[in-house]
Amino acid sequence: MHPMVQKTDRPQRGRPPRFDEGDVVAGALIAFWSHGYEGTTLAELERATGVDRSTIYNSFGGKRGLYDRAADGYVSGGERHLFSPLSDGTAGIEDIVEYLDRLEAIQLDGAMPSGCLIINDLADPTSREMTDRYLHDIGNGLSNALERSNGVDGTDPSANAMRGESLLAAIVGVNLTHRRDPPAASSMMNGLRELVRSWATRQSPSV
Amino acid sequence: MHPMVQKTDRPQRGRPPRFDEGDVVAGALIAFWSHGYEGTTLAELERATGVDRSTIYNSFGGKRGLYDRAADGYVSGGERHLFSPLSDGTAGIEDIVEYLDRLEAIQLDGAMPSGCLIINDLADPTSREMTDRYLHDIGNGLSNALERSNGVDGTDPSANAMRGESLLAAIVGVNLTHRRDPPAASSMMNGLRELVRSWATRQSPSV
DNA sequence: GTGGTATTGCACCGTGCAGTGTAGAAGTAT
DNA sequence: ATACTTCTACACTGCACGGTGCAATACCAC
Repeated sequence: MHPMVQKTDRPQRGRPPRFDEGDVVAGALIAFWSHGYEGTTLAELERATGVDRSTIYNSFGGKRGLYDRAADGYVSGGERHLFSPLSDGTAGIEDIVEYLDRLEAIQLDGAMPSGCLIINDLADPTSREMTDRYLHDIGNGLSNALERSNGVDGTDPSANAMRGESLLAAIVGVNLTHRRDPPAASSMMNGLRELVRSWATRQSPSV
Repeated sequence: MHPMVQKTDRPQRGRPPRFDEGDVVAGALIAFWSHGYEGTTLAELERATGVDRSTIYNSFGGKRGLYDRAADGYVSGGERHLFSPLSDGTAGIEDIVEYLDRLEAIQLDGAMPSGCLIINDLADPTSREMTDRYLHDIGNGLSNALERSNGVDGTDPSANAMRGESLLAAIVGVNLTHRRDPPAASSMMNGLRELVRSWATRQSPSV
């Protein structure tokens, strides 16, 4: 159905594409990331990808197909690096701090749009499945990091659940706030980082 | 400009309105609360208010005017009760817990739409001003409650800022999650409540 | 009743949108 | 060169939306 399947095995027939597949998907990612799925018009996609809408429909499965490819790349690409402290770390609480640091670094990088592609579109019901999986992964990563920290930092194991849930809520909140009001999101992120660090000490923070 | 100014001082002239002003605004509130400003169509507003679009434009300042009136009523009505523990409370940390309880009670009340009208539309730039004021008020209320608790609960004053910012982020996250996935929001709320309660004890939760 | 005024219902307009149809351009294989 | 295949540009369709115009209506004051 989509002509792009099995493009490289046969010698080559017909007119070769003028577009670079990676460039098109990368351009679309920026657009979707900036304005969300519904908020991105075909005209904007044409501008961002340098390709006509007919090409989007003939070679990328239309607006939806292009979004899925962009989101896939987003999750399995940059987001994997972002996640690595949670998935591969061994430092417990500090893994979470590192995750927060990377999250903020992405947000402060002016070359990329605000917030997180997936969380920005949290309310969009058409991406429900992907969003569920994404949030579930973050929650799991946080839980694992909290469990790794049990005891070693003076951390209380019984508090893992409440901390994980609260953190997940706060991370969603920070992401969505960043799109609207970056300085406010920065304050939130600082508070959050401090809070997480405070979990690594057995006594109440200072008093 | 809007005919509704000064309606009751002169005896009455012309055809009397068939609609009840309060009913129209109340119906519109449900619609906007459910689908957001942009997501609510005029057709949906006609259905929810029982009034023709011409009436909406002739008597309520159009879609925007109706939204503003609905949002005003929302903030100064139900939301004031929700806020009272933060604005009028004296119990410190427990005031915050009470606020969270009320927030959850609203969310669990099936008669009302999910989440918070204002926060649901967080991303909408046309309501920027109102949203800023609203979030600012919540932040202030949380700060005040945290300051009230200084010392009396064993609470550490120097931790107020990080706790206030983290809470605000988490509350935004919970509200937006509730629209998408109520059970997940419930888990978050439970975690959050426990976390806040743990701030009232000098020692680390249990260990 | 008559005149004046505000509300109502309905048709309508322009716009912006996602998606399609098609004619021609740009290549390859023989 | 010719046939064949794929890609591209552009015009176009159908639709949903916010908003307006207008004739009909319902009420009041006199």
